[in-house]
Amino acid sequence: MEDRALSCLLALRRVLGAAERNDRALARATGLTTAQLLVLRIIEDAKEITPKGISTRAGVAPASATALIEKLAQLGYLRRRRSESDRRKYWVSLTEAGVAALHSAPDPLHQRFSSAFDTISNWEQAMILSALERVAALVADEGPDQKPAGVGVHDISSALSFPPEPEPADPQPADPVAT
Amino acid sequence: MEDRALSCLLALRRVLGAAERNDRALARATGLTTAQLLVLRIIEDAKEITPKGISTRAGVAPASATALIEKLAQLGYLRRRRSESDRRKYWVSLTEAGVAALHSAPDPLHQRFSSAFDTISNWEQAMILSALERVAALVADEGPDQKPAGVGVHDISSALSFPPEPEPADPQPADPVAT
DNA sequence: GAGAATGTTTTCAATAGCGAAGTAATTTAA
DNA sequence: TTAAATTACTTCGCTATTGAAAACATTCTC
Repeated sequence: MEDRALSCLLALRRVLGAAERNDRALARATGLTTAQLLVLRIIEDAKEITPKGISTRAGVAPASATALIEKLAQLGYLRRRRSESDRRKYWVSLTEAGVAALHSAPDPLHQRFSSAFDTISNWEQAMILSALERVAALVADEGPDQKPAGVGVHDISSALSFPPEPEPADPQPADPVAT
Repeated sequence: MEDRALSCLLALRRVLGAAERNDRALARATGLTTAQLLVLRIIEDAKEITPKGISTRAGVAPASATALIEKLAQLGYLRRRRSESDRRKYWVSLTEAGVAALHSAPDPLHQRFSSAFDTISNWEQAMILSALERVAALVADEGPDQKPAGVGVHDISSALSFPPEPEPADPQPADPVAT
């Protein structure tokens, strides 16, 4: 049994390594890392979101969110505007370029995984998803800095689909966050 | 379906994050990272092994193996001796201190995972292991720098159990690798 | 209101890991 | 034997990520 757990850990480690390598390959090819791509995807899905929100959804530390946003902003992929109602935070949204980059930059790992994933039987897909969610719950300690908003066995599927921010909307596209 | 693949990737990412966080926590607590612990475990299992071997087993780049070995050597956890038959390489083995460190430094993630893993039913353990191996194979591109010696669906379980190095044995504990 | 507690973002220093290039030893080929 | 190719390991420069603490803004409490 212990042996099986160790095997799981080793498999995990291998997957982890592949993901890291994939990151570098992607970065070399497109100038975007997996994490950056994930952030773009999150922003697109949310239309507008705060650094905190990104940090939470992407499962990275706030400090990392800052770095990611900064990088993507430098590339001209996103725009920030200070919140009117709470001047501590600001809203991030995609630019045209950001949308284009997101849709034109395929993630090799996702590609490889997705296409390979498509070739396996339906029940096995379900099994794998279930197992991964189970493992995620097993190893979940806490968020990188904050709680992952409730790590249940089946909450992963909602990670990228959340309500349109229960916020006062904070409309006017003004105050572009002086850098 | 695409949705399911994405869910898998997100779960993976969460697991990955947990592993990373775990690494830091472990490092703070014991002064050893998960990778270092893994290396110790690999060495213990092999009795004696080369940097290349470590790199391959642990799934890290040769450069990383060098760094890991150097660090562990500084801590006095392992000993190196140049190979007699091939003076490019050298053999690494655990010191008393290394064995002690390995056995006294529990890995929180492994602990958490293992104990949680033990509580779930037998068939589910099997399912998870199978799924992880499947995923590992799915995302496997190549080794970090070299081939992982054949990434089949069921080769993970053998990652830590391999024959005692089909090598000329290279006996005398001499030539401690002048640093 | 003043002050404390809380929340959001950033800055900073540190670290693991990697690829590429370099060095040295071995093997292969001619 | 000598040259070329291969293999093992190391050095170097770089990136992503993090935790801790700083810098502000907001909210709560009295």
